[in-house]
Amino acid sequence: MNFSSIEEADLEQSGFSYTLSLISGKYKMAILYCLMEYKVVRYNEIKRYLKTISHKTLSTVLKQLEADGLVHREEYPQIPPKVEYSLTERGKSLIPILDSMCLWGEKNR
Amino acid sequence: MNFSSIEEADLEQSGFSYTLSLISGKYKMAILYCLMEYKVVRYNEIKRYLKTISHKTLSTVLKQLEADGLVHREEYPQIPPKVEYSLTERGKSLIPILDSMCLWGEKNR
DNA sequence: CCGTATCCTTGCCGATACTG
DNA sequence: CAGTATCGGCAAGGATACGG
Repeated sequence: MNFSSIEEADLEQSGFSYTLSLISGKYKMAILYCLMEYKVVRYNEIKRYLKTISHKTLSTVLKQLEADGLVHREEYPQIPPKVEYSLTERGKSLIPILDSMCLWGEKNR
Repeated sequence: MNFSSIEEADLEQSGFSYTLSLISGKYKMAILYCLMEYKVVRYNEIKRYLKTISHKTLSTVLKQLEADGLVHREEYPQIPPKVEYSLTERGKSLIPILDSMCLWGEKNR
């Protein structure tokens, strides 16, 4: 995006706002990092790693990440149920941006 | 940040969350881009460029950006008043990250 | 011209309880 | 085990009016 697009187009249409909508929120990035680190993770494992997240929030956020194509959900039809989450290629391509944000934040805070 | 810090520390303390808190919000990035493009800009100029932003929101966000050290505010004590905003060095150092987010969003949306 | 004050709506997120 | 349902609190952001 360059500035001319701010003048002419709606902000909602910029690439920045789109990217921001995918990663902003209290837990999204932590979940992405969790999946990056452990590759394939079950629902309750994620919940344990994040510690403070509620069922409702984790459930909601995972569905958003899945809908946004960043996370893959694999369900095994068995009892008790088993569901595994992992990053898609699209999700992995976002990691360098998350890293640069971490780095900037640690240097400049 | 690496994953071990997710396990051991609070999310609130990560560099990512800090960076995110500086740039998330509906208009922050647009203001930063506006300042990047035009260098020194008056209050009402910013308001015109952003079009849909309200007085209250612009005022609030500018104060946050100033408090976070990303934006410099120069006030000229005259009537009618004149105030100019510009990026600090710290603010400029954030631009590459904003750019990469724009780029990713445009490629992947 | 450059804001503040007030009121209001909306959406995120947590707590808790329940289900296949 | 892996969720959904319901309720409620809190903060961001918009509309409008007023002030130095």
